[in-house]
Amino acid sequence: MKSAHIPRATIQRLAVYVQVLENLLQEGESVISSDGLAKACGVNPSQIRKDLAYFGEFGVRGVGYYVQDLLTAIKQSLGIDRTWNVALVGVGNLGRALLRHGIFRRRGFILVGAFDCDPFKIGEEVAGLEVVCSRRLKEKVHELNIEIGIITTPPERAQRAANYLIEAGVRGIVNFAPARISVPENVAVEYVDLMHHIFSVAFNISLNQSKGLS
Amino acid sequence: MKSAHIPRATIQRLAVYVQVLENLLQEGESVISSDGLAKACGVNPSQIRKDLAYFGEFGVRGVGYYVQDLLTAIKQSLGIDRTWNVALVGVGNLGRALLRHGIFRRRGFILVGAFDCDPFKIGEEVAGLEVVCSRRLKEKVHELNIEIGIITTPPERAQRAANYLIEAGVRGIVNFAPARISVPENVAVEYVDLMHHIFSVAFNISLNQSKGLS
DNA sequence: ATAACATAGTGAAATAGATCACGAAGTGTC
DNA sequence: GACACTTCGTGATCTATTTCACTATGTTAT
Repeated sequence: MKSAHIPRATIQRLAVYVQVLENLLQEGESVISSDGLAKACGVNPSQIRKDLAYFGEFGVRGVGYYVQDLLTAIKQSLGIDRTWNVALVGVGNLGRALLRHGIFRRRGFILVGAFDCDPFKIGEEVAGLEVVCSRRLKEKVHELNIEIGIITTPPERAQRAANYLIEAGVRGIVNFAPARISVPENVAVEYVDLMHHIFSVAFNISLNQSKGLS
Repeated sequence: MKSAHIPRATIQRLAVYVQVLENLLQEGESVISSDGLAKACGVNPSQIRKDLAYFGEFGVRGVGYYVQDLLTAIKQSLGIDRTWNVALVGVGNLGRALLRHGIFRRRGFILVGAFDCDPFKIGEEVAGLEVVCSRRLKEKVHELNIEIGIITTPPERAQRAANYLIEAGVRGIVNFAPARISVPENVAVEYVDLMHHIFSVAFNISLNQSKGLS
């Protein structure tokens, strides 16, 4: 198929498939059918086949998908079969946690710069990185070949952080600050809202209750 | 309208509205139109009106919405106009960060219990909570009136953690572990995947590139 | 009090996304 | 090598969500 427009929901699901496939690989599984993968992911098997069809044909009829091959194919499709250099702006509570937590590095997203505008933080060393003034982003982004920015500032400073990043030529932003930011069309933004998930659970509990489901 | 089935996407947007409205309140705004709110949230104004219509009529025609009133109304609709007691299972890197980070508490989700199955961690104190053996969840959930569980174990232990929580009578789970879990219908689950957002950004950057958007 | 204007609420239309159902293409057995 | 069986890929269909366009209801100015 190799179609043009790919639903946002498909991208999200691909990330889930990666997760599940990696766990399957860990368990020593080498082949899986769309049906099996669907059960493991909690989605419809056609959904999986259609999602994959956006990017190519990765399965073998009568057999299924080779786990390793599919994993490689999806990673390639998502653009995560390489490493990305990442800048983090806002060395607060959350920022420090992310800098220290190896989770991003393990997946190929390498935090190579830490920035803040607080003079007390500048110069400090966190997780092997020297905190640099946000104003110097442009210079550093070029020097370190940074393509993605992570914002972990308080909400009122998120837009300013975004502006620095955009001006520096970053092409994608992951925003952990609880505020919307505006960016030009050619910059990709994703919002991470830790609260919304727990809100959703609270809502569904209230809902289940009113439906009388125990 | 006060309709029955509410799209999942609507719930997500309501969380965004809460975020934006709180920032507006901070800035001293007292009234906002669906149009203004839409711009601030990056969505269509009809979308906002329709989302709100699922829960009631909160606006004043010719005027807009009173920020404080709308905020209260949405929080009530989502079930976050109260506090919830929460158990955290898996006192690893991420678990500790969440226990220490005040973000959940500030929004009314109070971490009242920390659990782990590692004997070396049991008895340790983190953020004022004693780490308790996961086997004792049932007892503690009743004692502390816990309704929601957060899973921050490694992926291979996520299902076990979920089982303990379910058996203990928890009615909602937020799963930070990179693994799918299966739960009965009357338990609400949300998956938090920190990677999927950055994957999405990477994908969109690759996409923009191939579209020739600078 | 009336006219001019602004904005929420909502049924209808359009769009997007998910599922179904079947043809195509492979495997394995006798 | 023919036949039975499995599972993918995909057009057609169905369902859900978003957007539009209009009506209802309120405010403000004269």
